[in-house]
Amino acid sequence: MLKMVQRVDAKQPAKVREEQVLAFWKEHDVFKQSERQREGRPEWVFYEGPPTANGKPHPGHVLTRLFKDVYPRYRTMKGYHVERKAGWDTHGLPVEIEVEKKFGISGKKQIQAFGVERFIEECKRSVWTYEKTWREMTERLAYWTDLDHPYMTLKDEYIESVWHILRTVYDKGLLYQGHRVSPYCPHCETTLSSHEVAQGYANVKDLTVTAKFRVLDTPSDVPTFILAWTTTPWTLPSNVALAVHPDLEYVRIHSAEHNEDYWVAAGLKDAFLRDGDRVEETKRGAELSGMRYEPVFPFVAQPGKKHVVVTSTHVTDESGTGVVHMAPAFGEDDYRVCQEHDLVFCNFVDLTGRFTDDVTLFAGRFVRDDDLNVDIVKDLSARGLVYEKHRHEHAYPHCWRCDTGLLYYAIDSWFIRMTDVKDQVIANSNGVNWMPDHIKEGRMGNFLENLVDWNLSRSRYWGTPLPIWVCDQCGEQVCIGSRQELEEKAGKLPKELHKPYIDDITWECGCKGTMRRVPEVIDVWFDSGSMPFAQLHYPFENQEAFGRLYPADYICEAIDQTRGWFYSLLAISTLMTGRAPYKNVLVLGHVVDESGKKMSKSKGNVIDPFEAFDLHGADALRFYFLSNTQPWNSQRFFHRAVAESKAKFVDLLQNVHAFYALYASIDGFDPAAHDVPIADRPLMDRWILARLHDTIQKIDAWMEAYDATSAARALQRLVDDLSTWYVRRNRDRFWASGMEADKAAAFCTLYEVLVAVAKLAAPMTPFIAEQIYQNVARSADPQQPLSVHLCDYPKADPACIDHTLLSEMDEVLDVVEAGRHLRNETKMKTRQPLSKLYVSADKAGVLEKFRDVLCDELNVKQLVFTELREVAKPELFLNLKAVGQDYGRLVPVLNQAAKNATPAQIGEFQQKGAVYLEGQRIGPEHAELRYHPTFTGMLVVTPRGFVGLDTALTPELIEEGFVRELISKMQMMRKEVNYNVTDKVTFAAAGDEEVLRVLRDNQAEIAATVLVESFVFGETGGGDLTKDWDINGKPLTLTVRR
RNA sequence: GGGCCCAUAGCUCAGCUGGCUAGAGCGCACGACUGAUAAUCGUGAGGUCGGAGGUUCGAGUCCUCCUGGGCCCA
Repeated sequence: MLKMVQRVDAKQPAKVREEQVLAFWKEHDVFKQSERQREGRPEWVFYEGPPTANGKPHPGHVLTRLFKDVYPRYRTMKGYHVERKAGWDTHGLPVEIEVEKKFGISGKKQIQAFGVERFIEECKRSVWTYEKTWREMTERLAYWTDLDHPYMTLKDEYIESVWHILRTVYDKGLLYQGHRVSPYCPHCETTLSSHEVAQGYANVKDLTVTAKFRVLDTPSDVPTFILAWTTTPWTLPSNVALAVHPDLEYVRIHSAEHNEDYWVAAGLKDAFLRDGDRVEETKRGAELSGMRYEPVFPFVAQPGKKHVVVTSTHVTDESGTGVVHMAPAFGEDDYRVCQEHDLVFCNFVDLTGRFTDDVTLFAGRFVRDDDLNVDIVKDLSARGLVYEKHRHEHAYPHCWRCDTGLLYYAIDSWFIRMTDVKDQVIANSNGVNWMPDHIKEGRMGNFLENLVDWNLSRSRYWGTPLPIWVCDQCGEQVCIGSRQELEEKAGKLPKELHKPYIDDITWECGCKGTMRRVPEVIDVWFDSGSMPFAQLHYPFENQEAFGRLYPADYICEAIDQTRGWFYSLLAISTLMTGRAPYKNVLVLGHVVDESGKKMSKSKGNVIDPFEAFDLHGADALRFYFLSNTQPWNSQRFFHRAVAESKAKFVDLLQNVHAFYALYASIDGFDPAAHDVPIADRPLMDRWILARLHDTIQKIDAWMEAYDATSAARALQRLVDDLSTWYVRRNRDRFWASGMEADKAAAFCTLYEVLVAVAKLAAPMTPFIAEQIYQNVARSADPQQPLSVHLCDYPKADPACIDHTLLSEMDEVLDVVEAGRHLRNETKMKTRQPLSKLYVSADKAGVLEKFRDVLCDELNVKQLVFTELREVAKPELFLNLKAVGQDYGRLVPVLNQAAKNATPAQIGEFQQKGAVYLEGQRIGPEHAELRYHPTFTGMLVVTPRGFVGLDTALTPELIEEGFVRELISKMQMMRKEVNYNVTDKVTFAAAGDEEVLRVLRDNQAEIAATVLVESFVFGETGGGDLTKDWDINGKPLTLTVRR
């Protein structure tokens, strides 16, 4: 028993359709089947970049998840095996902050008081706040990914794999401890991320000082000083060097007033030159390098290189003196420059922001206290070391939690020596197909050129613990690479590998000291970048799977992941295998609002993805993002735009489906029962099949090349042609009676095109593709795969792609367009049949075959191929405005001459583009040739030929026009009362005698077309509907009943 | 402050290595069609291609600077 094709409600809301399809997928476990079905086939590897589930999904996530879905679906249909494992990023400071907010606590001290164990448990819980919402969004969008078996960075197995990676890096000697200067809150005793710093800038008035550093080894007796300006006087006790730019000019100014010399940048000298002063000497910064000076404070006592001038390109002559005072612990540049020049390191400020005992004079005082800075400047001043001081207002970062001024502060940190493998990382990146390709040289390339060592550690709580244990006595250090190794050392394992449990694991060192873990956790980017290994708990399990699933063929994230996930994957993979972890990377732009502004909660312009799903459906949303623009451009997202996509593609396709379903169900059409060879089908069928197969070929190539945008646009054009030309032109073939060969051919053709379109669309708009496939294909042949997503992607049949036919149809459409234009211009509505359409004779070869199509579409009796000169005569038509401007009062004379132009004169204009009339040159700017038909009607001349419409009416044509008009009105009434298309009806008619005569005379034809059983004349009223009509200016009343 | 991307019709976008009069869809106006009909077809109006220079016989396209938007990083 054949399951029949079902009629389709073209107005069924997308939401209803999509929920039905989702239920179908769930019932038959179609997603898992699509994976299982391809087991053993070549792998096509996709990696999921893990989102965090402690925030709501944003429209941008819809875009990302869409592009994470389209290509895996396509590749699955192409016969590849694609594993689609979900993942969650779970660690990190944002999670801790959410918990802090929830419990109204802040900073390390309060976390300690709260209890680290409790805090960690709360973090663990907080991670899943929006997991359900994310799951709903993912499923509703039809992003197929295995959410039931995701990788999670907080799992012990995952952490263990990360440890293994760290151990490998450690064994290579690339993991080391150093300092990192970070924004640091001395009150909360924690470093802040740049994001946090950015929210806490405030204007403050700080005491600033231009200090005098006395140069040693001067040839003359005049005291010579280098001047340096600082906004943080408290860093001066830690000064170890002065930095100048190697290529800038510096001058030595002699101060007449003080009889002292000062070195400053030449570009700033005007601020230091007083009356009577003079420039004694000019030197490049590089020449000052190595110059020794006397420290302004005696506290930096340790041996080593110190108190010399060094060069650094970060110095500018835009403010201060062009000389920068260097305190290695209190500035990122300072730290780097001091390292580069091998200067001593000192940090005289403790973790609470107070001077250590090293600074005897100010020990214990808080460095950001204004009083302290005043005292420091006073002390310097007393010793004659202040050139100038003033209050300076500037933006200074403050802690967003407690409002304390931040310090840039050197914290002990662990680093991975990425600089050692920089060349390899760059080479690996260059081997990747970055999309768009400017990422390779641009954003990623620039970033890699300036690669610095990876600051791995965070002095926080919620993260993968750094698996390094150090002896508190002898400093012995081990890096643990597995749980087994830890158990062997410590004799036990913690409850889980998180703080605080992991910190209870200690053991005795060979020296009888205690091995304790360092307190830090690691950067969350290291977690996610480890996923190719850790998602499989490699190397502890799944060695075989890892061989199969590494590297990835394809990953996809937004552009902000360049220095995030894209980098962390690349870095870790390079360290572990020496290879790039991915071959193709699609880098997405951001989703912005209607006016191009970023969507953010604070602006309140975020569109809820679920609202869009409900309003337009996921298919419409998907198709919008696919077809709107290339995905690396940022794109605007608003309801009206999505609605347009729905109308242009989803609804149009659904209309064609509904059309097919209507007639296929009426006729009980069974495609298996008809085998009409394509060669035997009418031109129109062969044409749409040529369009189909040509499009298949193009779409397949584009999808293969990760260009779903071009593919989607091509599919849209195909569906448009299918609906607005093929179906529209062939409607009557579907309602012919019986099932003659021509009708069968039409059904077979539309069947084949619809099924192929469903498959082509499956990766893009999976819901409507499924619905069409089920109703059209599966209902006809249940032996076909259960779901469109279990099918093979369509293959183009080159034999079907008749390029000649495709270009011929373009010519047909040109003529049709011209004909419609003429109908418009002549105000001859299409329902009025006309006698002749004239077309250039040289088109006969192409158009003869389409005679019926053209006559029917334009409602003419004859198509006449002829020469232009047979049906029109050329006239020289002046542009009076242009002629007037050039020849003024000659206009009437010239106009008359143009009207009387001889064929020879017209020929000359035609040939040369200009002709002399009345002795004046008439060029192309003055005139154009117009062709006047020599028949009754109108004519258009285009570069490709001409088309003419004969509008002369005969009584027969007029009568036929009435018949068409009557048929049209009756059909409208049938429609209005909503009869079935197969119902037989009775019409009663009264009104104008002439119209009634036409009706009587043409009863048979009208009855056959409108399915009328009988006509009644004179007795209107009653029935199901009665209407008064204007039939070409004559009144008629019609009543219809079944 | 640095790097990268983007800017073409009222809106959303095409426009390949420079080459005919810069295109499409939507929207708008007018008209047509009407057994798919909340669909469809045609015509029209609408552009200093963000601005200013430059290279060239020729620039939306290449170069420089500027403006605005976005992202990343200081």
